[in-house]
Amino acid sequence: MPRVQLTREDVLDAATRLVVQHGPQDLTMRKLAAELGTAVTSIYWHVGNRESLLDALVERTVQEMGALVPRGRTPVDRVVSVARALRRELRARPHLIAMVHERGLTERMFLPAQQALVHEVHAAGLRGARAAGVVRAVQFQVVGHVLVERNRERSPVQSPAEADLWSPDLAEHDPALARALARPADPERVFVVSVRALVGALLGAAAG
Amino acid sequence: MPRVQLTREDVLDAATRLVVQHGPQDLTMRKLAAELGTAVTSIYWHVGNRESLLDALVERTVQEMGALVPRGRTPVDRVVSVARALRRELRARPHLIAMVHERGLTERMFLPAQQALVHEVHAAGLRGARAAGVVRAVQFQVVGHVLVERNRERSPVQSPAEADLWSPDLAEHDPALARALARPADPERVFVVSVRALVGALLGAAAG
DNA sequence: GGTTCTGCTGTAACACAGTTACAGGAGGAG
DNA sequence: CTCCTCCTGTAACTGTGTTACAGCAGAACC
Repeated sequence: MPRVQLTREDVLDAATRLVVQHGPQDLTMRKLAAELGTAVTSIYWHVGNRESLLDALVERTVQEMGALVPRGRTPVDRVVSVARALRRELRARPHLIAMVHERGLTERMFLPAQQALVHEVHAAGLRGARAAGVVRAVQFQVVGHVLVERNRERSPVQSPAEADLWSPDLAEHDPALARALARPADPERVFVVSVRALVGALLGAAAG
Repeated sequence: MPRVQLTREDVLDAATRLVVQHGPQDLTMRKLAAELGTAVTSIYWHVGNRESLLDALVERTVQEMGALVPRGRTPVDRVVSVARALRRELRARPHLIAMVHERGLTERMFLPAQQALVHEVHAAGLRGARAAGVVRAVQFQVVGHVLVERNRERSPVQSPAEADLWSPDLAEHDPALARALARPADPERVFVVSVRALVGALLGAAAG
């Protein structure tokens, strides 16, 4: 049989496949070797060890998060568009994103977005430390929101459900509020509202 | 020798100690048994298995996050005080918080804070779905910020550092901005600024 | 051609993980 | 004294990451 060379890329591809499907805890060196039709030691020769392998996957993910094209007329619109694009990318690879988070690289993954933010804040007329503060605030909010959202998606039974906590006391005072909190949140909506409010406040405060 | 009864609480205490010191990956059933001077099977008898044990630790952590006393005069001040208190609690147990996050229970851990938020938003005169929206927005922001901050703390070398990305292009246009972004962010400051801006915008928009 | 050297693969083992079948011991209930 | 329930310990099973070591293929060199 023709000796097919196994490359580092092959290993990473197969590992990515396994992780994307069932999460990193399901990626074992032996399974990976079986998937590739080779022996465990070959894996080790190519990627060092399991930890390096996962690091490489994370690195890849971070790289892929590169190109971002802001759209919209006003700075606020453009910031929101960047944020929404990120959100879409992240939702496509939840396991990998969790790994990025576990390695403390979430921030780095968002650096391209940070550059876009700097551009927009600058365009809005902010300068110096004040501009930096706004960039940081927005970045924290966007990154944070994505983390929260991912958390919510994985959240199990939600017991006690949010609803249970409001019914007794609040339902009489403000049934509409109770009902609204009982409904599952629409993350996209919360997201857009928050970003708009924050950016509007911080940019507006400088302009006015 | 006097037969000292091992209780489930003892097991949880010892496990908490190990996790707080070196993280969950360092908590093995045998180490835990050794720590307690007992056999592995006793651990299993008391807590079922490793996963249940970790679940119990997380559960405990969530419970301990209970009592929160808002301070301040204005609703904004009171919301900020709650958020800061949470932040302090979380920073004391990073490993446990990470475990809460991994289990998707971060939101549930923040439910007491959510109740406080509802109270303040109500006090500010907001009602119904609109109030719910504000609560959600603030909650997402606070939770998200804490996750980001924890992420930053664990972040390794930060290569490429944020500074490297700004120096070439931006340093000439706006050196103050470049310098500000090169400095490490003060999370507390970013936090307070953001919460104030967001809450101010959302509550003010309703009042005005 | 023969030899050697590099790059890669496979065999078989190691230590350690979670887990459990099974055999008890301690101490109260009858 | 016996039984029964709660709890503990011994020793094993499987599966994990990892590696020492022996090889194979093919290029390079003499």
